[in-house]
Amino acid sequence: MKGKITLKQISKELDVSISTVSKALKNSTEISLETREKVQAFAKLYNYRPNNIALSLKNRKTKNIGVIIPEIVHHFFASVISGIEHEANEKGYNVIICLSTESFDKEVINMEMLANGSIDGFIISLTKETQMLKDYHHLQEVINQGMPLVMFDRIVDEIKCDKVVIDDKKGAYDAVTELIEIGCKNIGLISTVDYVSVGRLRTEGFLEALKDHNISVNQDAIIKIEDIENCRENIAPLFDHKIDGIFAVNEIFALTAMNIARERGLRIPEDVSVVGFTDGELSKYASPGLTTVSQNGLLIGQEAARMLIEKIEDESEDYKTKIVKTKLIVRKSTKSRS
Amino acid sequence: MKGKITLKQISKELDVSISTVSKALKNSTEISLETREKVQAFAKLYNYRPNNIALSLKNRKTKNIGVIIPEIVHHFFASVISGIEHEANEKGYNVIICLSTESFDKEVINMEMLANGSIDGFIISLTKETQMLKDYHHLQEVINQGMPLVMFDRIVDEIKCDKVVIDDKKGAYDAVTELIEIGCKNIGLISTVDYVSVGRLRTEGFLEALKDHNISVNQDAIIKIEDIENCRENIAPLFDHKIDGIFAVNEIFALTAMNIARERGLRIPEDVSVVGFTDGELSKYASPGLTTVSQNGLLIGQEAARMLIEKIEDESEDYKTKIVKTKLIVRKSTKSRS
DNA sequence: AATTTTCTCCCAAACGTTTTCGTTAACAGA
DNA sequence: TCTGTTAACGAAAACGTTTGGGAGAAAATT
Repeated sequence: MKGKITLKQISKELDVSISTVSKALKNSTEISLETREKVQAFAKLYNYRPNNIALSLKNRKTKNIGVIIPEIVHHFFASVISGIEHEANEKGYNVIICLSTESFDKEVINMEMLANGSIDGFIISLTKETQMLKDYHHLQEVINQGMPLVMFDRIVDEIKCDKVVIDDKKGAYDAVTELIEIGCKNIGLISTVDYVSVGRLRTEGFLEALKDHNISVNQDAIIKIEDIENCRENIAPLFDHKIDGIFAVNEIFALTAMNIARERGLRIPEDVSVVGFTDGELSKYASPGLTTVSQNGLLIGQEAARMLIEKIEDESEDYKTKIVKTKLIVRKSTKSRS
Repeated sequence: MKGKITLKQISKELDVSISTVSKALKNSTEISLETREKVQAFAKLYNYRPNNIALSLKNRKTKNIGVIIPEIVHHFFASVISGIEHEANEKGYNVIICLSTESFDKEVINMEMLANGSIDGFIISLTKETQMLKDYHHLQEVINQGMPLVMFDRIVDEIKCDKVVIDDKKGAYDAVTELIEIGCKNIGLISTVDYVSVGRLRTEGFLEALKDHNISVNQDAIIKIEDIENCRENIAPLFDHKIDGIFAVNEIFALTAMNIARERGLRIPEDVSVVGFTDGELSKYASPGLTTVSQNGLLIGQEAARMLIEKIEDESEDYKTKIVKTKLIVRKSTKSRS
């Protein structure tokens, strides 16, 4: 019993036309009850299922959505995928995933591959390189082709499309405000380079929080890191200043800072309070647990998928930007409020 | 400029037949140079790309591979996906991901969806439920249909197909041997319930290591956990016994144990040495760093994709099982060798 | 001049569906 | 007997490709 059975084979076997088989399977009253039952029984016996590719070609709908992300071994992106997949699955869509591995070229190539009929719409988070180069022609192209596109997290204002983001600035502002309110006077920042949109926004939130509380900024206590792999060396100098609080824009920076601090004999949170960003596994299982700004990846993914599918099915023309709320999750890496 | 341009449109525009356009674009010498150049220029101008769906239908090859995993917010699975994606991408394949979320029914439904022509082959890791129910009809069905299938990690002997696994038993054996050799006398085990294949195998490795070193087994120091969410309550009783070593079958169990130990005033590794399984982010950034058995997810994914694509393209009939080596990564959660 | 070869090019089938529009035959009404 | 209606089914087009087999005309051979 090799290969799937087709309408044609059934029609030949039962000595009726292909169209009769198709209609019979749809239980059309156009076909006599007798024939219908015969066809349906046969189809069931051979476990007939319509071929998706043929359907896609006919309907010009693939029921696939394409997702392009820089990386997947990454708690945030993985949870976004999870959210996308759940929403998509519920609506009868499949998810095709391409990894750009932070390379502009791969991002472009992947988009072009998928844009040639494989999918009905895109969900994408840009690579750092794309954000640096500011080259968005590939995005504009698919939009021009009439293919819906939703961007999340690493977005870009120049492109008009649906977007899902968290309020990075406010998340950072809240985190830093917490540090200030528990009594920190010298707060360090560990961020990414500025062309990464989320890094820039979180830095802005950091600065604004300090300003609003009349705390002057110590430029030496602001570290911007390009390469996450050897962030240790970049972070270490921070402890040459006498700081009592650290805001890091991701979990790894935060934990690395905590580890260095401990090695230098500083206690957490008594001597230094630390707040991170992204509530992943690391924050939860670190010791002490890391106080962190939670960005609900699952929800972001769900929203993105929902917006995309709506665009695919309704073709409406207005572009929305959905802002998913962040929440400060207080654990033991920050002093408790007195 | 909406929608993609087709051969038909080009042919109409240039007043030649569709087949002439197709052949001209393939630079067939059958077509006069003049016509070829005209067609190619036009195609380039309008950025013509063949429609993947039409190609799939024609060639009866989708160049898609389907991956079904229980969960994606999970370091190991995410890295397997990453490995699959890289290998697939290199060979010109796309990856369609479905999450079974540990549900047998979703696994079956997803397989049926994809099996109807959407993909050329499967890579799958079974849900716990499937392993418990021992119902593999959906797997056998796709195999009978002639669709290649590769299983990884959570596999099953009853199904004949290509497989990629790590040597769970040996990994566990090595880990426990390390504990014994650094002087642990009372070693506890934190495992999963037995129907999960990897949990069972790692438990076997644990037992065998003890036996080979003539250490008797204390059944009370063996904990089998069903639900990872509230593993804390299950693990806590372990410390009612005087243990000096712990082998946990995953990172979370290990870290949870470490946290509980610390709360009870036990020092790590001085009082208790802990070894985990899976070298994820948690192990790396925990403090102290967790000694762990590394299972190279990336490599597993690559191997699985490689085997699958070979089956897709060569249709050979022999089934192999590839065993990817584990490696014990020693960090600070275990005493150093004296 | 008649035949064959060569060069261009095009038709049509095929992949597996769905759906519109016939077509045929039986039967009723006039 | 003729027209109209209805039930049951089938042919064909369409989605966008690729490709084997022609076809027509010019060039070359006999």
